Amino acid sequence: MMKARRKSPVDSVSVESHYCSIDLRLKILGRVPFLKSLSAEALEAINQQFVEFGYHPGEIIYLAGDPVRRFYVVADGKVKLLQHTLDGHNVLLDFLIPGEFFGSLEAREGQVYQDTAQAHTSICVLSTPTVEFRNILDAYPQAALRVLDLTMQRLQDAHQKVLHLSSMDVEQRIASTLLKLAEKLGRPHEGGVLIDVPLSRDDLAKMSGTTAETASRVIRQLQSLGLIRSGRQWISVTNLTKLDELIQLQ
Amino acid sequence: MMKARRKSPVDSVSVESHYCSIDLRLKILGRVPFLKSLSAEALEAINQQFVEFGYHPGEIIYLAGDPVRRFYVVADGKVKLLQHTLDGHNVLLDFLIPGEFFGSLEAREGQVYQDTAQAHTSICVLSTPTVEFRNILDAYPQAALRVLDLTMQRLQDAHQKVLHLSSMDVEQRIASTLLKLAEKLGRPHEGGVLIDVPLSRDDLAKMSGTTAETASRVIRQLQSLGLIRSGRQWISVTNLTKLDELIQLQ
DNA sequence: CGAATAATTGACTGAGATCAACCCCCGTGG
DNA sequence: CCACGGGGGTTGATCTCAGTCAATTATTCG
Repeated sequence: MMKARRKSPVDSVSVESHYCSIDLRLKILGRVPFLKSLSAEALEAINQQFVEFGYHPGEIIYLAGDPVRRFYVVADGKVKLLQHTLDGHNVLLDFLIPGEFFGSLEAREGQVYQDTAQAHTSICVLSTPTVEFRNILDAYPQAALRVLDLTMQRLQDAHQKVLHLSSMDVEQRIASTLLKLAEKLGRPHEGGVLIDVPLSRDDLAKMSGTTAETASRVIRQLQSLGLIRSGRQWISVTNLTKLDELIQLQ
Repeated sequence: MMKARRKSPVDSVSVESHYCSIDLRLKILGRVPFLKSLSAEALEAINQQFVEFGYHPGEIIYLAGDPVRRFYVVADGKVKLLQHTLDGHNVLLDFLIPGEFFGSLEAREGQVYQDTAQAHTSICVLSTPTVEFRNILDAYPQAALRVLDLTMQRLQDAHQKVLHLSSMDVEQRIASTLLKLAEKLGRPHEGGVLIDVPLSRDDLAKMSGTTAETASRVIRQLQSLGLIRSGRQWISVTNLTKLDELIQLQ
């Protein structure tokens, strides 16, 4: 290839994000999709229930199997959501961005987390015990319906992923993953849509149901077709349309 | 094999189920998990909003892409939930049993169903426009939280399926599908747990991300190990423990 | 009894996993 | 400033699981 690869255009450590400014928490909560419609007083009351935590890249927020039950909202940075088997195999379900929630909504005793949450970049999260959050949802039915809508949307996404894993070949699955990522995390950059998160071949593989080696080969292929550009830990989509066509045909 | 195969012990057409007895609708609604905690008056009010439909085996309730937006509850029989690609490939997401809901909760204009619902046996469903159902959830926040819980549970199941499709071989995936089915649809029968729904090799394949031929070979293998018994359109699990061990190891 | 649908079985093939070696950055510290 | 170490990425060779194609058998139902 003729191009010189620059340093990654993606920041892995957002400046000064390890702690949320306490004064800004209300503003953050007000921007959370499922709380958007609430009054200032309601937000103030809800804010009382949340505490904040900061994590460095790679730190575990909770592990699948842990009994602790809290509910989290991403305030800053990107959170990795993982699912794993006993023998170390694991899949990367999603990158969560500010405003998205994760953790448990399950209030019954003896329950455990079914997935693992890990700081992908430096992050700040707001958190509250599950029970408290259920009280909040009880008190604000509109918020509960919003959370339900978002959960149904995630269920749709998961069902689509099941379909893709069952019926697409590797190239199509990777193309589809890239499109989803570009849509959610895309930022215009040098004539393409840069996926704004540090993204290794292995990350991409674990999102697409394949291996890092195969992901690498597909990346090379897509690059030579001029549909994407890529370097160490970053990918930019330069032709969304053609990438989408790849998925449609057959 | 030494056994004589009998006629399928599974009924595909439940007696007299094509129409719900109108008098029994309240009883049915009262047994729906997410309405269980409501008062008799609330149930009566909710009942007013629902109408009933009957379908024969194979009939389509709605197709992915259809713009109509209704919300459904299975009253009697089994409903197939499918997801498909443009080119005819499709996966079987689940069999829904009485008390489970399906359809759209999305109230915005211009939305379409993302999956297909099909009568698997003779069925009766109760149905209401999505907007009406959202009003119901608004009026009864406990019900909304129950629906949220059930949706989160489905999301977990979907995530687990993604994991299985990404990391298990065919035998393990089929074993896992059979265990899930036995748990949900199992009925004791001749020393085994009979999966109480007509289940072809192709159905099983489309639930496990493989083909009917491969499913057939795996079935033979599991049968020769004495873990299951099977005939045309039916499967009975005779050794849940060993089937589960198949999944755990490696 | 015959048609239709489901299931089985075999032969072949190929996509992609696995294994292994190597390269290329990039940050660090002498 | 350069040497070095390590993690990410690339590439090739090999091998295998399971998909595909095709023919045959079994079962149910009208």
